[in-house]
Amino acid sequence: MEKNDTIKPTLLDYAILGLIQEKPLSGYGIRKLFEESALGNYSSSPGTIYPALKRLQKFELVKKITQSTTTTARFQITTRGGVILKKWLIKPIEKNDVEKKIDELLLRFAFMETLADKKQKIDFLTSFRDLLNTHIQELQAFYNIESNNMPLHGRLAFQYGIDSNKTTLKWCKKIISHLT
Amino acid sequence: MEKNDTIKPTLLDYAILGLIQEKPLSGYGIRKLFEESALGNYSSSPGTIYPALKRLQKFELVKKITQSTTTTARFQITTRGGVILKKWLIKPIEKNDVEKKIDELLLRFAFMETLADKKQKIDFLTSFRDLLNTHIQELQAFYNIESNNMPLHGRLAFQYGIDSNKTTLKWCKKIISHLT
DNA sequence: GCGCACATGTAATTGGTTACATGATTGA
DNA sequence: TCAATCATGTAACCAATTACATGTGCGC
Repeated sequence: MEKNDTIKPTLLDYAILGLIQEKPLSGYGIRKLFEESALGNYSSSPGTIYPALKRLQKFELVKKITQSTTTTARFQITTRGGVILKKWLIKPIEKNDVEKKIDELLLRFAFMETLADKKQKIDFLTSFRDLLNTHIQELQAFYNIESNNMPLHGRLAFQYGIDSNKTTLKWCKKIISHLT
Repeated sequence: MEKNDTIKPTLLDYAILGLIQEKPLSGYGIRKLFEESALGNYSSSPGTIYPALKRLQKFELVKKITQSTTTTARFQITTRGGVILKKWLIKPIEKNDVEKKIDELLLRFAFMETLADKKQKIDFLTSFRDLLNTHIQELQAFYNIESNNMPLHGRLAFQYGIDSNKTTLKWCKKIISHLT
C-alpha cells in the first residue's frame, strides 16, 4: 500500500532482513536469534521486534507466510526487501561509516557472504581498508598536534581510539588475504 | 522545581556534565567541543544540545550563569550535578557495560582524571580488566563450540569481536601499569 | 497443578534526528 | 557588503525502551 513511500530502514531493520533472507522466521524466532547470537547488540524485546516487523510489512519488505494452521506464521523477505537489502550491502563505504559505524559495516560484511559476489566482497574490504588507513593517519596527525594540550586521560582515551582502529585495519587485511 | 523527580541522565547528559565540570561553557561552546574533539560520537546539532541543556537545568544539574551583559551565558555544574556525575564515574562496572558499552566506560575513564582518586582509578581499571578477561573467555568458549555451525562471514565477524575485546584488554593493562 | 518456554502484541514515554528559523558580530 | 562564524532556539517525526497484558502447550 505504501510501496511508494520511501522507507529508510534502521540497522535493526537490515538485521531482520538479513536473517529472514536465509530462511523465514517467526517474530519469536528472530527475537531468540538476537538474544543468543550476541552478534551485534540489537534489542530482542517484543516492543522492538514486533513493531519493526509491522513496519517492514507495511512497506512490503517482508511478508507473513502461514503454511498450516498448526505452525506459527513466519516472515519471508519480499523481492522488494531483497533489492533494498542488497543495495545496502554493496553501497560504497563512506568516511563517516568508518569513523562511527563500524558495527554497521561488520553487519554488512556478515550478510555479504551469500548475497554478494567475490568482486563485491573484495571491493568492500579494500575500500574499508583504505578508508581506515586514512582515518588512522588523520587521528595520528591530530594526536601529534594536540596531545600536549590534552589532559592525560583524554590522551589515553584517544590512544584507545587509534588502537582499536588499528585492530580493525589488521582484521580487514587478514580477511582480504584470506579471500584472495 | 523538579528536584525530587528522578532523572536518568543519558550518555550525552553525562558528557555535558563532564565538560562543564572543568569550566563553564555556553551551549555553543559545548557544541564546538563535540564537533572538534571527535572523542565520542555525540551529536553536536542544536536540536540535541539545547534541549539537553534545558533538561539538565530543569533537574538542576546545571545552572546558567551570566557574568555581564556582553558575554554569552554559560552553564555551570551544580552541586547536585557534581554528585550525580561522580556517582556515575565510580559506580561498579557491570558485565553488560563491558559487553555493550565500551564507549561509556571510556568516557567515564576520561572524566575520572580530576574527579576520582588514584585508588578509584585503579579499582575501575582492574575491574574493567577482569571483566574483559571473563568476557573474552566466554566469547572464545562460544566460538569453540559453535564455530563449525557458523557461516564463514559470521565466523569472521565473530573473530573481529574477539580481536577488538583483546585490544581493549591490552589497553587496559597498559594503563594500569602506567598508573602504578 | 505449576512453572517454563513459546508466542504476540499494545501503550506511554522519551531522546534524538532533521529541518527550519532567526539574529548578532566580525573580518575580508 | 557579503560571507562566515557565533549563538540559540522550535517543531515534527520516529524508533526504541519499559512495562503491561494475554494466551498456549509441554514436561515434571
